[in-house]
Amino acid sequence: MKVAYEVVKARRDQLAQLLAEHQYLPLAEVCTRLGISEATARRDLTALERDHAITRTYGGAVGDYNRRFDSFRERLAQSADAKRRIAHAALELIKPRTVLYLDGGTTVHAVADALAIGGPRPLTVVTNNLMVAERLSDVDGIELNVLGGQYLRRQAVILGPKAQTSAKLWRYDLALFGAEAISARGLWNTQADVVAVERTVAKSTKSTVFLVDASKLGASAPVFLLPWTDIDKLVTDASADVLAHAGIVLPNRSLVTC
Amino acid sequence: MKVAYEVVKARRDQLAQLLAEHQYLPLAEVCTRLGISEATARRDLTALERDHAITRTYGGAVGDYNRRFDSFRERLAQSADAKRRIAHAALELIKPRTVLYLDGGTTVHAVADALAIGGPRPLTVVTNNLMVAERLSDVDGIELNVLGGQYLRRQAVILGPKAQTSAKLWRYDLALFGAEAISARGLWNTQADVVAVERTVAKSTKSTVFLVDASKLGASAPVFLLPWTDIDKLVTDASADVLAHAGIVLPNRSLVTC
DNA sequence: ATTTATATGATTGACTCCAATCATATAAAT
DNA sequence: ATTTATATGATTGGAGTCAATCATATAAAT
Repeated sequence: MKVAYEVVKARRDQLAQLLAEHQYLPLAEVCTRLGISEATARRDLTALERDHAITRTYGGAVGDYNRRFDSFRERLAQSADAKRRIAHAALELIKPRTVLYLDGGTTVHAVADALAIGGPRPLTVVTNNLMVAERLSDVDGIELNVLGGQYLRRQAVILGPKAQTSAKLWRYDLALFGAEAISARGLWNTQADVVAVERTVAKSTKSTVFLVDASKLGASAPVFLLPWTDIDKLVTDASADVLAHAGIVLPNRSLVTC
Repeated sequence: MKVAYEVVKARRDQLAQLLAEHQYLPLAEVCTRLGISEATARRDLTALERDHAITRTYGGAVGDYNRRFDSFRERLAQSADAKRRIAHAALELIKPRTVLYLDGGTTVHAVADALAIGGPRPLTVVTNNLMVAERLSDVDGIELNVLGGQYLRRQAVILGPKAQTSAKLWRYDLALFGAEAISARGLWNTQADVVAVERTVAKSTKSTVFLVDASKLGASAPVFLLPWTDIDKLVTDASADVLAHAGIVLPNRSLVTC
């Protein structure tokens, strides 16, 4: 029997809500919870999937509520091995009791991964990346802070003028940044507002360290970030020779190779 | 054929990672991605489920990576119906182009749920609750901002002195708060640092509105928040009679019942 | 009031998934 | 080197799931 449009809509909203809460529900559960037949449950699920509210699975469905950071995660997978090695090298630079800033990029996220498993404690960590925040929140010995500002879900980062203002609320001992490209002149990134926050942080940190994997050497990016003279260390998997060949020459104490 | 223990472990780690990235994977996909038979895939999945790394589903599995806000979600379920009705009443108070603050509590989260589906646009939303943030990020017509400060994963909120400072970066047209208890004297909450942020926001908003479901009437909470005279509106499912019986009398224009 | 559109539940045959069982290859132990 | 333990893939019967189809009841349109 036909039923009022609003009734259907309300039920589907409720179903989306249920899936958001339970993450996964088998079809039979959907039927009993909503008091509907399998046929209707299936139809509701396919409708919700068409609207990108859920993902169907064989025998049930999964809520999309939590599928954030998808594009960020894909980038995490790129050069994952190099990032891991760089991250472990970077861990050596972190002393207990430091106030540590972790940048929003994927390379720096690998440091968060490593820090979550173990490393110097206690630490005060500040970040503008919410994936980093969640990786390190609830880790014993780490006090986790986030910048305020506009939240951009795609990149899982907080940016904008308010983020710059809020970045000035802390004094950092050590800031770890990523970059999209490096050249003889210095470090580059793709987004102006990302660079704006990074520069603000760089101004109030005692030590500035960049983590850059070798794939960024040939790359190019539109926004200039910092000249080599402004950074304290570069951690990379590229050898000093390769760097020199690209016109990048750093004093020995500034280069950490892995 | 038996295979080295480490090989198995590495493969299962990879599988967990895969599920964290993809949220859901059907069994066949697991097989092809890892190059293993169904039987082994099943065995890997049951092993991972035993370790609480994933959740099995019929025909595949779901990653648990994102099951962080569980305790918050449980509280969301309490008086869910009343909260939904209150939220819809609160929606009426929001005009397009306002700068809206959304408090960290569960009742206010229901407003975010409602706003995500539809409501006045455009809006600038500021919140200290990361679940609210994620609900409303990437919604067309809503610019989403978060406070900076210490991130407490359990409650999914940002608190502390930095949060207060950062709250002052905005001028709010309307602030929606929740409270844990109400009495003749006013509104109460359980945590001092939550109240501290709420008071800071209350000082820089044109209009202060509280959303409180009837179950909070008999409740008690240790930290005093605000007297009734400091708020502009109370949205509740409790009737004026019941409120009066508890010694709470508000002018008509300040009370929204639903 | 009559017609049209559609939301629902039941049925069905094809398809998929699952747990149990078995044979086998190979790592680990002796 | 031999034995033991176990990780793997194949098979199979049983159970569960799916898409398609149909009849029906009722909301919405006329």
